[in-house]
Amino acid sequence: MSSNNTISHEIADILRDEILRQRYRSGDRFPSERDLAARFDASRGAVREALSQLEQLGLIHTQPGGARVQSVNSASLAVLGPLLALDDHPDPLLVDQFLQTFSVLTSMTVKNAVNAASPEQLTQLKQLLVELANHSDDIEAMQPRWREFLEAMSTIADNLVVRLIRNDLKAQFVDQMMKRGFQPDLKKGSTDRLLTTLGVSLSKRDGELASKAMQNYFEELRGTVGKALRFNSEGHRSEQFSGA
Amino acid sequence: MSSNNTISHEIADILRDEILRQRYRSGDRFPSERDLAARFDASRGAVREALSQLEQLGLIHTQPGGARVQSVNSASLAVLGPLLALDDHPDPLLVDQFLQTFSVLTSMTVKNAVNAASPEQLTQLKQLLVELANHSDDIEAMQPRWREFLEAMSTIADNLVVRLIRNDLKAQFVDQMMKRGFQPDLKKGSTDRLLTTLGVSLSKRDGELASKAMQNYFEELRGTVGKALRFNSEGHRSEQFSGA
DNA sequence: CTCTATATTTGGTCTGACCAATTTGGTCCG
DNA sequence: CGGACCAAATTGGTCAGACCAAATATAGAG
Repeated sequence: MSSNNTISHEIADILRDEILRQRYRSGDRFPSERDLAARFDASRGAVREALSQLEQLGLIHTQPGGARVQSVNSASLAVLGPLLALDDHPDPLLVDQFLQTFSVLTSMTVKNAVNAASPEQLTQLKQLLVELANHSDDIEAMQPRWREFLEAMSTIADNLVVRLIRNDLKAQFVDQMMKRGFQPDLKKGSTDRLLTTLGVSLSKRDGELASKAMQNYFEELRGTVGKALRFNSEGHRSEQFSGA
Repeated sequence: MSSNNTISHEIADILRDEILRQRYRSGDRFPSERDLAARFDASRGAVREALSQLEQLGLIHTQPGGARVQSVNSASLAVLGPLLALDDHPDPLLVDQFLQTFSVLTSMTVKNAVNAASPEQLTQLKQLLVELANHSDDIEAMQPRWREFLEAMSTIADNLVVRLIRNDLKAQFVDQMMKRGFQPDLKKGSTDRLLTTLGVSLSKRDGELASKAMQNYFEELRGTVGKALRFNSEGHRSEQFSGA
């Protein structure tokens, strides 16, 4: 997935997945660079660059004398994508957790955006809403417009922290779902209701209302997505990530 | 700060800060590895490992032919810490954004934890609350107990996504604040009220109530922290991060 | 069995080299 | 003069072999 078709990235991807699959226990010694170089038939330099990436992900900790594997719980957010991509069917629990998290962050963004938007930005948002409503029949066509709408919201809200988080989450999750051709089969009514309420909230400049609408929408989304995932996933992972 | 006293980490730190200080514009060519090696009087291998880290942070994008600088807006969450540590006085706006984000995530965690806790976990939480109340006079002493309490909540809520986010945020922010010896000068009444309400919510198993209490607390915290920061910060940054 | 001194392993760095893709610069043609 | 095209220089990606210092493992002494 994130492989840049360079050897070092390939090695990093493989080792990352091995760690995420709990092939090494937390605290275990990691194979030496020379061993890994031999295993992948690569130079030590390439292996070192791969390990450098793993360290940045918080998956290993290197020290003179040897590297050690760290707990997934203490890893960086950037492992989320690979974690979801491990199996053919994403872990329903993890997906639900993602949606819930994405929900509160998006709701917060929407609230702040509606409250802080300038008059011009308000009309821009309304314009985007109209665009969305015009395509409310074609989910395919709505996708990029949703993206644009949320991007505008994000820009207006101007919260760099949330923006960075959503960067990671979106890049690692939404794209994952897209790639799998996953289509949340939401009732058209829900979407229409959301669009209407968002329009009202824009007119009234009621951030709270917009936030609530967004939350409700995500709530329904969680329901349908959860149902869909549990349906077409027989062999689902259920590993335990415990302890700090 | 995050320097592992290795040359490659040092180089990465320096270059990271230069990018975060907008010394290169987004899209600019980044100096070649050979130039950087000459500049830092290091080997190309060390420079490459540094660049590997920067790429993982989403700050640069390397390709045969040359590396290019990327927008801070599209960077990884892991740049937050360094971003806050750039100046002597942290950017009040950024701090506020952080607190707001941390607030919604923590509220969500608390809500889920209270709703999902087992009887034993409930008593454990109550026990921790009593601990906190017993030390409500000494902020220093409360710190580790707060940490323990929130850690317990996090474990009970068992949302890996939030956990990963909070990992990054906490590691990069809370520790920053601690290092600066920053003490949020909250009125004792606020803390006491929070503790009381949390206790009630535990007894009633009312996650919503706990969540609201947490939100209110953070709201007050944002106010006082904002005031304190604006007070002792004359030369504050106010750069613009615009565009995607 | 414990503790210490030695040998080995391991990460961190350097040098120098080669390849392939990109970029750059100049040349030629319209 | 301007645009298309080609060759040379630049740049990232990789490899091999070497050295050092810190950490670990091992053997020996008590």
